[in-house]
Amino acid sequence: MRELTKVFEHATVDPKWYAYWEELGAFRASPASDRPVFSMVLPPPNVTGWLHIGHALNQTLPDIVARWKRMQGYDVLWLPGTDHAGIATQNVVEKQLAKENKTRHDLGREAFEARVWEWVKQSHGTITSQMRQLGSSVDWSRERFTLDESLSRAVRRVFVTLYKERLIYRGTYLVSWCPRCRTALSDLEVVHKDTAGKLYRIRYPYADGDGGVVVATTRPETMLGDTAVAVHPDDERYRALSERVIRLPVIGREIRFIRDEFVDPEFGTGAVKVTPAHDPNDFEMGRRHELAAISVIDEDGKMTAEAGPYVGRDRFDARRALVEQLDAEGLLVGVDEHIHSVGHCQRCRAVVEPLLSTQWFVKIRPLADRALEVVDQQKTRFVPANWTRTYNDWMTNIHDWCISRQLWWGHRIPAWYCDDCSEIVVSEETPSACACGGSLRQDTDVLDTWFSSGLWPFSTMGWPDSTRDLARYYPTTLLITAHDIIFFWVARMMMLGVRFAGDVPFKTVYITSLVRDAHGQKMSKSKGNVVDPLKLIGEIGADAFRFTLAALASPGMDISLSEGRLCGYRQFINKIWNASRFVLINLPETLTERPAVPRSAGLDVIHRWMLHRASELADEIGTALEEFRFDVAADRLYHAFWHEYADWYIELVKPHLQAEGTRRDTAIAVLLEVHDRFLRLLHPFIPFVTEEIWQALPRRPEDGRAVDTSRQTITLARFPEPVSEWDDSEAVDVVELLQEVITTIRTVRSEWGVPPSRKVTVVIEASFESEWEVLRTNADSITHLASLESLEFADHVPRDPDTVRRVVRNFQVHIPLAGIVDRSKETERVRKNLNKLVKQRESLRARLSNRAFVERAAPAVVDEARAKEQAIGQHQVKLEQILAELGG
RNA sequence: GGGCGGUUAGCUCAGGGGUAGAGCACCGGUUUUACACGCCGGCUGUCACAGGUUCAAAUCCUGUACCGCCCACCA
Repeated sequence: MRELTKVFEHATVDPKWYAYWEELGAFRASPASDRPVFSMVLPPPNVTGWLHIGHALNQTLPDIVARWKRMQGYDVLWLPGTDHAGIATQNVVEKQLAKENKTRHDLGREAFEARVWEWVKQSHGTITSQMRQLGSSVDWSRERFTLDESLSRAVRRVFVTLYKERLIYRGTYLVSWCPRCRTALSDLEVVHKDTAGKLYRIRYPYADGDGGVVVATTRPETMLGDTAVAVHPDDERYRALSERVIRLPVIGREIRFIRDEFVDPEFGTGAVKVTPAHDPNDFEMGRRHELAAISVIDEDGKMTAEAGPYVGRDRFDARRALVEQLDAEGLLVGVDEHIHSVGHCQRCRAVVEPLLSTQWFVKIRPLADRALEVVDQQKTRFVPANWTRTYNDWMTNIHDWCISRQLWWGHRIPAWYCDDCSEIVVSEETPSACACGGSLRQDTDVLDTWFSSGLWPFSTMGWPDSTRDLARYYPTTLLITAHDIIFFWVARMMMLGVRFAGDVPFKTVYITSLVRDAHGQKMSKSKGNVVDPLKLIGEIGADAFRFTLAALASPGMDISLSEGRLCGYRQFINKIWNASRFVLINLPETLTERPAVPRSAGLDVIHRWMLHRASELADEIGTALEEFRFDVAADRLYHAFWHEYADWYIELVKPHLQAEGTRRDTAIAVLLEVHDRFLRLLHPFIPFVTEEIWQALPRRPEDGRAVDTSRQTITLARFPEPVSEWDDSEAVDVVELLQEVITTIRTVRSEWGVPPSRKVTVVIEASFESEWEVLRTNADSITHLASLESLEFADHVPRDPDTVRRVVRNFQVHIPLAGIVDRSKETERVRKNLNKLVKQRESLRARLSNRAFVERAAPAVVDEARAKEQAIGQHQVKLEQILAELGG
């Protein structure tokens, strides 16, 4: 036992306990144990810098679960790690180089990679330190990085296997290309934004000179690559034109006129220019009609030689110039304002260009079908369940996945090309030479970073080897992640996990919300509303921060980080701290072990009530956590600790602590038991402060023992369960009565401005002595909590105009306030109360006299209404008496 | 165009068939020996709008409006 400091100093306390937990190996999974398994993987943060507030939520919620399960006796594996984050990390380092006026090409591939590794090392340190500050109870001994050799081996194994199954192929298709990053992107990496643009109507003259057809386009510069003009097959307007040839302006190329179902006759002129090399729809049309695909924009976003006079010009520059030229030639028929969706690079915001390019793809349909199947069979469950639809819709409409990136940072594609023949060797190990004897060159591209993330749940456990971890912890029990990476990550893990690890990667996915600022705005650096979790932790401590996140984590709702709430929960931590100090200073010096709680049957009603509530609370918290209702659990704990335990029980128990002998011993035993249970229930949410307090309190030698040591930690103590022997509805009823009486007296005192220093003697009036017995037994509690001189009982109290009378159930509470009470004001008050009662009673009577209600409503509801009506009736009679005697 | 969520006290949000809750803010009292980051008391709402189902709707259904998010091959 130790004393607690006056205030909780999280800055010094938190790191101390985290180090202690690590030293004890408290977070280490124990594959050799016979305990039931609970496993999770941490969504690996990108090693691009530091954790933001969204990460904080996605560490806190699983940490609550991990700590809770660990305390329940599960063998918990929570596997941490980081993601190399190919394009994101490369961009960060390239930006650093740019400040030195360098590009990655100045360094060369090898030196550049070394430079990235340097950055990664530093960033990794920042991230893991942040995780420790947050209290994340991960198993650091199993930490992984997506570029670890063992994970890279898994990547190669998967690539080669899919290639052999023809589920990975290489080909030339239209892909989304970022001219700034100079790499291909997957569909998901293209962010579409509605943009105000222009719709240009351009006349394409017929080759034989007279007239022409007007087409509409938002991207005139691509017309230089047009190879046809298309109309809908049923479009009457163009019936006669099928034989005519069109001469493309500027370039002068003669192009065909085609009919295709794709064309919407309602849009524009019903005629559309076809550019197979720069538009996905046109690409498809081009295939259907065997059109040539002419690339007029290159990988840097500049016009190619095919663009004739525009060669070398930037695509947007070319657009402006071309429109001018068309206008000058009288071919620009009109320009309309037009809002349309423009694709931007997720990482650098540059406008993405559809380009014809040779890339590697995953043929996704077969993988997606199985991923749909397993969710349909409920092998994996989404919570909240409505995310299932989002997942299903995406999986159903999925397109092949472009997995090659023209980057330097990432897993090199395990494909080699022969210099001498056209052979492509795809192999896990570096091949020495081609079968033809020619020398081989490895593909210079790397894989999409999500390709390796998609293997995370099993690659981290040693796959493709058959490891003990894999056998024991895969499939994982639960994944907690935010909804913004359902497609990027969750869906890919499902497809690859089912295919390669032989089972779903997780049985349940809990999808969290995104964290926004106090006004519900998405946090972004440009808006300047980004909240740094470390700053918050510094200010209010990790515990208060975590508790706030938990309390605000209502399913399906994005979280607005409200300052008021943060502050309120910081004060909650303070409340816990001070209540604990109170408990500690009341303990006898000699007490070294937490004493057993006496059988509840003979205890005072306040103890019985508190034990009952403690038991009930364990049930409530357990249920809430089972349902991932972190918000409900936090709210219940907050209310129970503060407004039941601290406000009532601790206050009620104070006189007992002043006593001696059994009365005091009993109070201490119950107080300690309940306090200990609260700490354990709270620990998953606020690990640091609870450990600090728990360590200071007396406990039993067997509590929370770390493996092979005598050292104890609340982290390994048992999570409280309901205790059926403590069920006691009678005690609840009595304490509620006490609370009503006390509150009534307090309210009267407050209403009439009676200072706490003025002790009054209150008389409780009830018709029969047997009725007041229960109050008399607890008279000291009432006296204490209502600041009374004393409490007396009588079957009749003489009426006195200077005494305020209030009705509580079947009691009348007489509060003498000579010299204070203004009778007309008191009359007003009583009348107001009476009016309220009459209104309530009228509404109840109306209901009860409605035959339909009595016949159709549930009997319990009817009974309840009857009882209430009666009680109000009695109350009303008494108030009317009081009013009459007041002369009202 | 499709999908999802939201609209409850001044603010941030719970709740969810029987007649409204929390934190913060606000008002009054209070330094009672754990806590003024406290204690005690109080005030605050046609639960977005319109229909419907029901004995009973803030709660279920339908529609409308507004806000937000996601998806989509809107030349």
